[in-house]
Amino acid sequence: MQDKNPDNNESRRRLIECAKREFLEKGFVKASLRKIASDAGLTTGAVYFFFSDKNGLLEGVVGEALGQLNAVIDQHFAEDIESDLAGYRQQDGDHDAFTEMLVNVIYDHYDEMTILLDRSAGSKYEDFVDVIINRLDSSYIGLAEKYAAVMPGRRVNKKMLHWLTHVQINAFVHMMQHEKDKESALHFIKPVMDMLIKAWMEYSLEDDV
Amino acid sequence: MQDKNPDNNESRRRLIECAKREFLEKGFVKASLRKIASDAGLTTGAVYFFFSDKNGLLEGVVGEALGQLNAVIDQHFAEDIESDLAGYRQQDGDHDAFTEMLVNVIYDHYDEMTILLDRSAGSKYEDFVDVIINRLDSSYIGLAEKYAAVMPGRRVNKKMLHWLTHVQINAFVHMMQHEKDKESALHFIKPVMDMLIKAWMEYSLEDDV
Amino acid sequence: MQDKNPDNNESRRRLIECAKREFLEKGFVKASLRKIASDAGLTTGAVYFFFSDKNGLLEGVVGEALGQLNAVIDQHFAEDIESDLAGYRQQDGDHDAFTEMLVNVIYDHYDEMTILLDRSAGSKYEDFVDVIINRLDSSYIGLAEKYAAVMPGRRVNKKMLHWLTHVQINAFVHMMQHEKDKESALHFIKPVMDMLIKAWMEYSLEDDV
Amino acid sequence: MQDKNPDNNESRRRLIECAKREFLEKGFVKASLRKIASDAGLTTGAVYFFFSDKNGLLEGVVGEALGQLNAVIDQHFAEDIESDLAGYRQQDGDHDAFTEMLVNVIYDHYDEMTILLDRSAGSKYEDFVDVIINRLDSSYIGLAEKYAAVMPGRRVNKKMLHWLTHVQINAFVHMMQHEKDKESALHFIKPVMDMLIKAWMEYSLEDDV
DNA sequence: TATGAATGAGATTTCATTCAT
DNA sequence: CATGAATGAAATCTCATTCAT
Repeated sequence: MQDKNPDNNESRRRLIECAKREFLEKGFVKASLRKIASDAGLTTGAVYFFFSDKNGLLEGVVGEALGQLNAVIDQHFAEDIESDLAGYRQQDGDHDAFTEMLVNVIYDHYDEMTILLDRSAGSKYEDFVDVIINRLDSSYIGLAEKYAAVMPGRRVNKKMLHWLTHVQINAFVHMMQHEKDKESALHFIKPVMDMLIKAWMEYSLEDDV
Repeated sequence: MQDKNPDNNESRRRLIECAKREFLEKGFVKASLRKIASDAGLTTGAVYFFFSDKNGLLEGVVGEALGQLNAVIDQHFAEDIESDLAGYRQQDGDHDAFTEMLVNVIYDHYDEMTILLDRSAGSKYEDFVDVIINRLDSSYIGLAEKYAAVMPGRRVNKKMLHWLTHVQINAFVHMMQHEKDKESALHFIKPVMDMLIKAWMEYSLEDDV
Repeated sequence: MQDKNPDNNESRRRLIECAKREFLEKGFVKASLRKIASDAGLTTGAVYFFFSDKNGLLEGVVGEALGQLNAVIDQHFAEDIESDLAGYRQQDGDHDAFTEMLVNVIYDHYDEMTILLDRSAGSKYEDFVDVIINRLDSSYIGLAEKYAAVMPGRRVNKKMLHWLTHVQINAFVHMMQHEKDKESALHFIKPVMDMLIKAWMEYSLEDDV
Repeated sequence: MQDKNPDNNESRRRLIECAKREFLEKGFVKASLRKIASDAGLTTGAVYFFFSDKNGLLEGVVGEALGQLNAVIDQHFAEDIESDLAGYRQQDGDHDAFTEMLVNVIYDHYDEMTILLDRSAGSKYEDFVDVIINRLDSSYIGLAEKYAAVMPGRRVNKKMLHWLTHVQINAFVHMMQHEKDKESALHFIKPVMDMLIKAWMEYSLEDDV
């Protein structure tokens, strides 16, 4: 079942707004649809007019943020795919741009991201972080494999790479929880990303047996 | 009210065993006492004979693991307090020993740690990771301050230090999720800890303004 | 949270009716929501649609009766405040009117009053009688103090006054339990009130020390 | 089933002591046997060794007080039965003695009386007050009938008499709740009893139709 | 476009009571 | 003389969901 159309509806907007607050406060499982509806001046039935179910409502809350985040990631890796080793070497600049775009998306949808990262247990998005990590992970492995191809005696250290991806994601989560505005966020995250790129260079390949 | 004594009781053991499985599978909030009791061949009332309530049951499941973990951490920092700068420099060895003890405790109580780390939302242990992080964090800051005292023009970079603590903890979580036995766990975690110690040396202090 | 609106709802009415019977029979604490709901042909959940909780349901049962009773008392004492000693002497007439209004309210809500007086232990109305007594008591003390002001060598005998207030309230309770219709109730209560007014005149003041 | 023997047992005494406290605090229905037993350093099972059930335990708590109270009342009315009209006229003295004995029994078993009067709802003693009232009532009616027999054109006003009995009992209840020691209790109750005897004289008979 | 009503299944918790040992 | 274990029934309450209107 497709949920009812977006925009243009005041009640739907109120529902989303109140759901956002409730999810933030209580988490997906403990959030109460009755409370959300009544906060919005509506009844629970109304929720089911606009959304398929509780998960659908969550989708209404985080959908756009999620879309934008995915778009940024898609675009980043679309470019990467075309980049050759030369491009790869210069990726600091790239990375900087990518980091800034991520920070933008994240801070433009701060509450939604917090819900996705920290309040979605029990919902269909509970694996959100894992999904992101998997996407990054396979891209990074692809990249590293190109790199390894020209480095005789070396091969991709997948476990370390996977962990570094985790650390990278967690760095953004950490950033969100500790820096409340974009500027200080960038001030924190840039050196961290630099550190990670260095680690990436140093540990992503290991000696062939 | 103190929960009933451990050991010697078959039903209590069964209850804990079944609770462990249920908590692992569904998480604290969604776990059903009814199911736990009936899996154990008992009634819900029986749970309340042995434990004070749902949180008490969780305590029954993770209590010992938690105690051992805390003991290891306590001991580590008790030693640190006596260590001076000299000791601090050589701490790699220390750290190796600490790491090994942690890995031992963790893998001796694999399921319990998983519950504490990942399935305890909504319970009295939901802040478990934060508590650990805070303990480590303040110890590390103390250590870094001693270090900074003899480094003119430098001061402790608390934010970076705090993040590195996070990364350290997350490394153990990551390890648990990806390495199923002690040996491969150590094989993974040791280089990671080395990497973190290097980062610690490099980033824990920043230039004074 | 405000309970759902009165009137117009058949199920709500049935719920209140069945709750009234159950409260009357078993008292608040031992009354079973399950039984009330099923007597009304509904499920327990339905109770929570119409009322906030068990106390809210009791409020639904006795609310109106309580409001009317309070209104009668309010009005009586609003008049008293304007009455001076002269008015006080003639208060028999007043008192007769007050007594009649009380009897009216009580017998128009016989079951509800019985619940409030005798079956509300454990509920938010368990202090109902005490509250009424306190209201009357402080009014009576005020009245007696005016009286004492013009009687040299005499002062208010608060303990006796307080007891007489108790006796007055208990007289109404007694009346309810023994007289089943308004007419015989008035026939019983009027001489009793006369007796109490005499006692009031005689015992409300004591010799100054 | 007869409850186990009294006296001489330390555990039984402790159980009674703790039950007394629990009943006082929570009332019969809400009192918890588990808590009583554990306060006494025993288990619930032990309660059932010494007492038949929850009511039996209450009996253990209030039994002796009840016995003494009944003895005082028995004795009072045993004397009355032999008293003729002459004796009846002088009964003030009698009444004073009776009042004093009641006050003695009540204040020697203050907690037990409080439980009987105010905390026994739901137990087999919940009608305690009614039972006492009925005993007094029928005695008083008998007395009044003797009196009426020699007063032509007058007959017993049973309703008024019954109410006065209520007032008398309630006076003792009131006394208990407001006067914490025997002396001030007597100071309060004596004038009240005098007042009631006057009312008794005046209102216990009414004109024959 | 929504409401209002209601369900039904579930949750945790509490309790008096029993009984083998 | 008492424990420790367990039952079974009940309690209040919460919730997502449905559906006629």
